[in-house]
Amino acid sequence: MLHLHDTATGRREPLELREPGTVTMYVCGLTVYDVPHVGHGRAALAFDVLRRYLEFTGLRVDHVSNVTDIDDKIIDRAAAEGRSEQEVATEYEEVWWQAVDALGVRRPTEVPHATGYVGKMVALVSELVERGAAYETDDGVYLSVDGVDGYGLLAHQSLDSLRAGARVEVGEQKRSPLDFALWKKAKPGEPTWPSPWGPGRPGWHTECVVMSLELLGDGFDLHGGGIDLAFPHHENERAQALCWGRDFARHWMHHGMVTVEAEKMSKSLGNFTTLTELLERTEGRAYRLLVLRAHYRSPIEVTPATLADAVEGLARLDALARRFDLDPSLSELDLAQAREAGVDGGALDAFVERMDDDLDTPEAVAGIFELVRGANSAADAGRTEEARGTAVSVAVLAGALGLRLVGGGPELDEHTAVMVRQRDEARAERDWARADRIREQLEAEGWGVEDTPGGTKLHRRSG
RNA sequence: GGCGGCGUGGCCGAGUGGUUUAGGCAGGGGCCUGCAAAGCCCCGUACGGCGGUUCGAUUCCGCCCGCCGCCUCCA
Repeated sequence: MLHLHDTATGRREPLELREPGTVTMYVCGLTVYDVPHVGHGRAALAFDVLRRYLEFTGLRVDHVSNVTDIDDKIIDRAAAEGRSEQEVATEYEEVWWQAVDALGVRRPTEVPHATGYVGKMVALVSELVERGAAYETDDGVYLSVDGVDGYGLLAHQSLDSLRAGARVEVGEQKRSPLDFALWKKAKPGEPTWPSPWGPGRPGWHTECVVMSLELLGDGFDLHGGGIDLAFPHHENERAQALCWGRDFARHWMHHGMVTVEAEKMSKSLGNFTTLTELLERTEGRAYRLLVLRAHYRSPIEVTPATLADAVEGLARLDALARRFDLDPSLSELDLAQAREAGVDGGALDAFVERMDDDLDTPEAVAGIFELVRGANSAADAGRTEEARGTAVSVAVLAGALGLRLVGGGPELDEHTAVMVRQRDEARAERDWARADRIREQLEAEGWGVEDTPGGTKLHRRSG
């Protein structure tokens, strides 16, 4: 059984499900006001790895991830560019899904948009006001944090120490600096929805609590996001659920941040690197491998050097797939199918043990690379059958982590195919000078060239 | 100031109270190869500093230094 580090308890906990066989998880998606950065990519990968592993072990996963399509930043951008909020949101959401696809991330089973749930949000805020948990001010409706049982659970801080660190804005009518907006009354020119408190729009924390409970129901299994969301975002979602009298998430999972040159990636720091840019230069699988080689809760460095490192590691896996001509469909097998197909049980068990231990992908990846060496060694020693079996387990396990291995030769255009033929002729005639000349030209055109018993084989060198 | 976390060999990055090593990348040597590529074998003896506990600590405890995240929007 999978154990995960739970942010609420600070300990590794078994993932006990509300309903055996099905995992219900809500992952905070993003606000679509700009192109995504590499940190968003890691977030998508972190939960994709979780989901794939759960599905690999035979569970069904209801994976809900929202898109926040109304927000200050979207409004600002729309105003600055003279277009509608919806145009801005639609444009960047599209960019996002392109990046998600390029990373090989399975799309969520459901993608609620905040603007589609405003009515339900208004209902929640009304209820919270009625219950006396929330109050109205000149600029909105706020939740009173003081009465909330266990507020600070996810921050691991007491109400007092949180209050001590809170920054207070001038002119606020909040009863406590920690109170947060459930509803924001509209300023001129902003998009609005009607409410008992006049036209306005929902607060961010209200969006997620409404959508998660609406789509997954009380006591859903897992709520996740980046560690920077634990407080105040998730804390405040939980606070609302509590005041609302609903059972909220059973488990909390948060992944670590991406840093660039040891600083958190962020626009304000100016070290912003877009995911789109990364995916233009490097294939998504390499970024996935980079992410997998660190634990999901550790910070990772994304730099040209760490990416290049991952590219080389990936090349080693692909070389194995070429050597054994591994079928791409192997990476789609789940655990039961793999056992049925006769994949080495020891390798599968070791993988499951590592992954069950808080998704220990670094160890799992290390294990896969050990299998790579094992397969190559066995093949070198002429133990063909053993080698093939080990190579197959590499493909299956890498696939379980979302890494599809690229084996079989690519489609060659006529020009390239002719060169390959000419090189094989030259080699057959032992005309090494000519063979080498052709090889150099192929390499200059971005091909990796390998001589095999079957003649010249090409593969794309990615970088 | 409060809370959480980190500091491992050239780089990335796991892990562990002591016996034989994570893994990858880069580098050196060798084998294979017409030469390469791919692959295999061998090589680095690392755990921020100072104390403490211990027969023994990189691993536990304390302090210090440095770094990161959160306490404000943020994956």
